[in-house]
Amino acid sequence: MTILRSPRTPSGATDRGIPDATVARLPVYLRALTSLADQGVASCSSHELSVAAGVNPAKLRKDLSYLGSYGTRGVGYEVEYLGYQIAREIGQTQDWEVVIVGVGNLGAALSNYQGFSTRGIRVAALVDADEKRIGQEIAGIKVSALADLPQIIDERKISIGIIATPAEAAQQVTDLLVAAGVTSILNFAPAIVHVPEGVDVRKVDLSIELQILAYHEQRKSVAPTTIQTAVSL
Amino acid sequence: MTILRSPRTPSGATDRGIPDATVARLPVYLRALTSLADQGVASCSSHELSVAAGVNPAKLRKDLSYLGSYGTRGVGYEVEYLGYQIAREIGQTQDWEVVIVGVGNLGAALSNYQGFSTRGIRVAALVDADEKRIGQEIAGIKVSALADLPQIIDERKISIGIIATPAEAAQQVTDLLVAAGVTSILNFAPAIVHVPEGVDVRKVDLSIELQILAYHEQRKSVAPTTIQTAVSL
DNA sequence: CCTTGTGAAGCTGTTCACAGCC
DNA sequence: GGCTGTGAACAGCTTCACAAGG
Repeated sequence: MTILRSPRTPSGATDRGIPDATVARLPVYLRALTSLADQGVASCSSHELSVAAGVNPAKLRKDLSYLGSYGTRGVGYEVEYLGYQIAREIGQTQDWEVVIVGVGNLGAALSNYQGFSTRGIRVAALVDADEKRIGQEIAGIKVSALADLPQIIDERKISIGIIATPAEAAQQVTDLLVAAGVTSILNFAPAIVHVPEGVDVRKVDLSIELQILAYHEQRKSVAPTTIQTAVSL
Repeated sequence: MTILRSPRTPSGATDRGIPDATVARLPVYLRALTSLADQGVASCSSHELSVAAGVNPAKLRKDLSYLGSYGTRGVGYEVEYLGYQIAREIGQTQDWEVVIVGVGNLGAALSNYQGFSTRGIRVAALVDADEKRIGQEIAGIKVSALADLPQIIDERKISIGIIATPAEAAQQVTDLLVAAGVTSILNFAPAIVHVPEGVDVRKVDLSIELQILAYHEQRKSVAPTTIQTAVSL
């Protein structure tokens, strides 16, 4: 016996809800709308918004169509209203408390990062394995011991954890977070971590981003020759 | 007159070369291979490597097939040999010098990041607009003035720039980098930057990663109810 | 008119399943 | 026998182009 997932609804979304690619862009649209609102713009077309968000206007409209019909044909979108609808959809009407594990250079920078608070993200706790760091204050938060992690997560009902440890510690920290009840992890450590079903992991890998750019750089320096060869045939 | 792109070559790659999705995973495979080599493993199957890299084995084999046939049927892959082939393909046999613009918390953390050097990335220069930071040493590198950016890029033949400034400065810094000859940019500022054709931009947005996780968290907490409702009808 | 919302087409990426080869 | 390499099927994402509607 197998549970079948309906392949795709008539609108194009699957029964999992909004497509992943769209979810990843909604925060970008929200930021663009907030910026427009700050400039005193009350309404805008899909074209204007798409320029601010750096996407194709058709893609923007398709993305917004998954949320509902919040525009007016012939006119455009009301900036504040659309912003509220997106914020509601992505859960930004509430605050999300996160714990950062590992307060080395990167962890400390994340703790001090100003961009989180306006996006509904609050760094609620800092944890480290290093004795020398425990008890220190970073961004006004006292660093706790790794052993206190379960209690912190339980008391503060934290469901999102950030891993900013060395690669060697990443899997162990992941297991601790998951055991304590965390169901979403943002992993900055350059290591693949394995999690049980139901837990989401996103990975940000600084070296890999640069390696991808380096690949394209390499191609740029050899490509002209290739094209010339093709043309001269 | 229009230049037509061949839709798909027999192998599945387009005439642009290796698919983007594959390029993004090659550094992950390389890291997994390096790790295996450090453990003294001389050869491995696509299955073993796929576990280490956190992907499906069929996907791994398909990805590797774009590079050539570097495995042995019935046996697997020689770790060191395959590692070298991937390194060559992604340009990691040479060092890439990068400039970091903005040495606040994040820029400083990136400057000190240990993971770059082993991946062929060398932080060659640091630049900031703030008078108070110019002349300071971070990770053994003196911070230069923004005005010196063109000279630094020209002298050191830098083609990759990292933006770690506040959002407001991102577009201006981008324009400076591009004017000075940079053709690849890694943007950590929470802003969309526009670049001329031929320049690659990758964006790492810390808030957005967490917002995406928050969206899925929100769904996790409401999904069971939805299912129950559906069932009880 | 204008711009949204959306079927449909086209493209990219993933997975399957098996032929090919050691 | 076992594992790689790969065509083919499938799924998801993007883009087009136009109907719908202010």
